Amino acid sequence: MSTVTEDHAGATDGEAAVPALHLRVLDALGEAIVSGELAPGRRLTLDDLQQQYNVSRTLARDTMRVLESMNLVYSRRRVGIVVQDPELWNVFDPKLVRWRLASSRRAEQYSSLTELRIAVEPIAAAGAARRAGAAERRQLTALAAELRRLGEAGELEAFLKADIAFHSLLLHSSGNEMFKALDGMVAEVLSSRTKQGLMPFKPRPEALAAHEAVAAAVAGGDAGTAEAAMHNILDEVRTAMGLP
Amino acid sequence: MSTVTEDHAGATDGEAAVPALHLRVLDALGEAIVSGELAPGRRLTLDDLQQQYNVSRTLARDTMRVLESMNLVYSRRRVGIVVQDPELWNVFDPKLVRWRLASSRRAEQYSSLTELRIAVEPIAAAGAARRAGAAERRQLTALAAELRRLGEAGELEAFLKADIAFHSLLLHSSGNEMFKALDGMVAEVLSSRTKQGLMPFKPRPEALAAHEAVAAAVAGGDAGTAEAAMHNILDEVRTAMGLP
DNA sequence: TGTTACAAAAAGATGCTACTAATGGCCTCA
DNA sequence: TGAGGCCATTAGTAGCATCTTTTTGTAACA
Repeated sequence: MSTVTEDHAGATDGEAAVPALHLRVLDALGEAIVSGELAPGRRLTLDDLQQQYNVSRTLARDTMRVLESMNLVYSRRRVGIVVQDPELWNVFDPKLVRWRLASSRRAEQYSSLTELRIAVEPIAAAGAARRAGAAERRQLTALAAELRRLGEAGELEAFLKADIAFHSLLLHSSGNEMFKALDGMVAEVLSSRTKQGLMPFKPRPEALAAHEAVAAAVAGGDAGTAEAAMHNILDEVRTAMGLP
Repeated sequence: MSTVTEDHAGATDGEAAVPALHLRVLDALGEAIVSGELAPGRRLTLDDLQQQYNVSRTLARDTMRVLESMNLVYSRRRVGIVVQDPELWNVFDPKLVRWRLASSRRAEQYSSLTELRIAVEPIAAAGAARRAGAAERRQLTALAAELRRLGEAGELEAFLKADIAFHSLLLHSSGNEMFKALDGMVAEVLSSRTKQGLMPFKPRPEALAAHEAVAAAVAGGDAGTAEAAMHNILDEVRTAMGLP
């Protein structure tokens, strides 16, 4: 019965705990669908899943149910499990985003996410200017200052971390729980931008100034200015990514 | 064993097909969590679910897995199933949105969704101006004209339908699959606005003109104008909803 | 007496197998 | 062309073995 014993199971700190079997099957199937390996309309049966991943019917069912709840597949009697048209997928599900970022269609997913950022972040900045708490306003200002320090020092790694913290805090301060839920995706986009070398070696001074402007406007409760300043940040992102 | 036989099972047209059992359990549990009836931190066991909803262990598990994939709960050995903090919920999952709209926190969900519309739709309009197909551009213009006709005639019901079609088509023409996925939510917000009587008896002429302006700008491929015109539409929505 | 250390027990999810019931697609036949 | 029947395949039930983590009990120790 295989009794996995995943080799690297020696993680002393319980850190890299082996993910539960059903999650591994879920990821494998999700990635297969998202990558197009299992094309829309493709029909599977639970038996197929059992054999393909060598798991019990229970796990095959579990996986199928989760995939169904994400609208990646639907399941009907006598037919089996059918891969849905991508139009119907719950593309906001973080798992799906992760799979798409791991697939060959990575670039598409990135540009969608970037466009989403361009839409959401200015409004989130305006919301933060109206609704952020005192501590959040202070922290945002501090982060903007740190961004300048790290940026001028050329410490890209630390800069990225602070940048993620800045944008994430802003989304969280917006008071809109749907915006908050986008923090992981923004972090993903930001770190990929650095990793892919799309980031200048030193952040442009305009970008640093724009972050400070956002922080100042939020701190001062000036929603319009915060929105405009965030727009400036994203304009730079847009051009850096070659979007129109 | 209750053998439900849902009374109204006589739906000749197969129209009101009784939803599958696991979906009913899922909805019931989801609503209980979202409404706060099952508060964050609350611990359940599969046995509890089996008894509470009188279903087998398999169904209890299925439901739990789906809820877990939405981050509404997590499940750990020896602990049970624990309701997650709302901060961690996948608030973009349409099921969750539906449950929240059905709960007493409806108003909160509406204002979040409206703010999301305010963020996304102008950028979607700009995207449509750049990327829409010829047929979509034509259809959008036609819908704007129909909106004027229906609006001036005071046919609110038909107006709502056309309005939903307009905004939905725009999102679909944007070429961003994440924007497309928001069509259901926009439809929900629009129809609720009409149902709640938040809509003027006759749409304001400015609104009609703004829709025409969006359609014209998209048809003409003028992204900036499309974005600005969509902004005008949403400014009206914003004030109608009493948002800042 | 109070505190740490370790072993045993228990609770509850994880995962498996094996079954019955229902249903919808497809084929046959009139 | 429509009705009826077959059967593949999910929907749903039942029960069991296993594995993990928490709790608890007990002993050693300060």
